[in-house]
Amino acid sequence: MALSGFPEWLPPQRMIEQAVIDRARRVFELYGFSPLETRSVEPLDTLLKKGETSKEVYLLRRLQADSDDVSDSTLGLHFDLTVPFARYVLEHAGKLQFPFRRYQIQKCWRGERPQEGRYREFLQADIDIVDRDTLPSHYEAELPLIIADVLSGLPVPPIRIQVNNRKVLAGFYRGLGVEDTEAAVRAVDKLDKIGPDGVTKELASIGVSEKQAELALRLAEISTPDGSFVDLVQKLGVKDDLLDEGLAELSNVVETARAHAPGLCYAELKIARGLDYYTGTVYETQMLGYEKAGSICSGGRYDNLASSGKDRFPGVGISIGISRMLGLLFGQNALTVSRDVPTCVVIALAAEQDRPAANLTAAKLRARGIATEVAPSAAKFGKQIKYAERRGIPFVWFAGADGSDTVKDIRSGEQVPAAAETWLPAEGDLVPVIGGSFG
RNA sequence: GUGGUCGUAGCUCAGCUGGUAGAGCACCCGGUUGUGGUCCGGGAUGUCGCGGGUUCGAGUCCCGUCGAUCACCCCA
Repeated sequence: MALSGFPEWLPPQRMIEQAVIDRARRVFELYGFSPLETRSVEPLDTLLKKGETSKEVYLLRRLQADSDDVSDSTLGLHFDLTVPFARYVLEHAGKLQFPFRRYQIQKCWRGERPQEGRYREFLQADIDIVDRDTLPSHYEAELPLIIADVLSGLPVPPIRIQVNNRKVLAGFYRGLGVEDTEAAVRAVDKLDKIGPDGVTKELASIGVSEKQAELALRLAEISTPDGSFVDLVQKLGVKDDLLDEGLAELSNVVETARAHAPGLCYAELKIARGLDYYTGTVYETQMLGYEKAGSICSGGRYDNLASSGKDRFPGVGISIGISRMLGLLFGQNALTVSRDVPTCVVIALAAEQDRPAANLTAAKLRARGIATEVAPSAAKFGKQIKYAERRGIPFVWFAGADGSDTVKDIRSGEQVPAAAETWLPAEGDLVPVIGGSFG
């Protein structure tokens, strides 16, 4: 029985997902991130420590647990990989080298209403860099480039990473004289949905004057693929130290990206999203052609998430929402895999008593890295070929008398002499290849 | 968590105002007696998402539930 929000893919889809995981892992390690896995559960108070964030946390309880027990030590499934990581850093700080770069590819859980690309159980590929006491802001410029590296090696649509900085927003509103900057940010964030008039109304309800609202909207309209947004902001005439700090950081991120990957990053001054522990840079990522589906890769800088007493570990991180990205693309049938199974070769069986010999041949092929299975039964050869064909397996192997084996490429029909000790499939046939089509 | 739409064979869908289920593709068998894909002939297929209710009778109406999806919320 299907459970809402807990998707289960078919093997071809899982092969695609694994290819994405493999790619992410390879690239993350190429950039020097260490592998890490944290437990699936955290104490509830750890999960909720920073702000009211998610009330959608799943709790873990024993069947026999006392129903009156609502202590803070209740366990909850993590809803992202950043909060558990922050906890992990504090706990193992003595054994870690800083700055510490790690990647984590794991399931997360949120009890939200599912939709296409939104699940209750989903896979995230997360990278973070934390340092002790202070964290240079050049890391904030590095992360988008790594994400682009991962995704550009996969058959997915081109992406645009929208970057903003909470200091810009908070500083701007402060300089403007707005008291509740958080509420203002939330209101302006709805610009696309409720329009300028709607935002003005919502701002008015928290005591923002019309003049202030107008400037806030002018700020939100700013979007540039380079550092030119700084001038545009300054022309609005708002003065604030925090604002200047944010502008410098944001400019650095966008300009760095422009130098390495033009068109990848935009300074997008209306975005404010992400969990509420972010304190500076925030990222949000759209797949071109899938903008309405929301961000498939988000993150940001957090200065206060991992701190205890006088120890402070500021960090910056970003997560690829693998399940969301794939769910959206699967929904459009935009991803393909060259076969439904890993098998490259099926060894045909003329008679059941040939199975031991076939197993030997299979073992020789497998020893050289060629995925091989022996036919399920000694049916007519036509049926055995069909067995392979239905699964997209490219080759059928026929044993000949006194070692004169042949292998048939069932796509072309070409059948050639082959020896299990030496034969190799074409490079593109060795393992399933994933592909994509999108407009 | 709130509200809307949808749910018929493996897939895409048809089934008029309620009379007890169909097509195409796919699949299986045979023609082709151990080398498939074309062609021809034949064949099987469904708890009509699930559970209640109304009715002489429900795929068709009502309620609930589960699932998918959309909007809100939130966000990967």
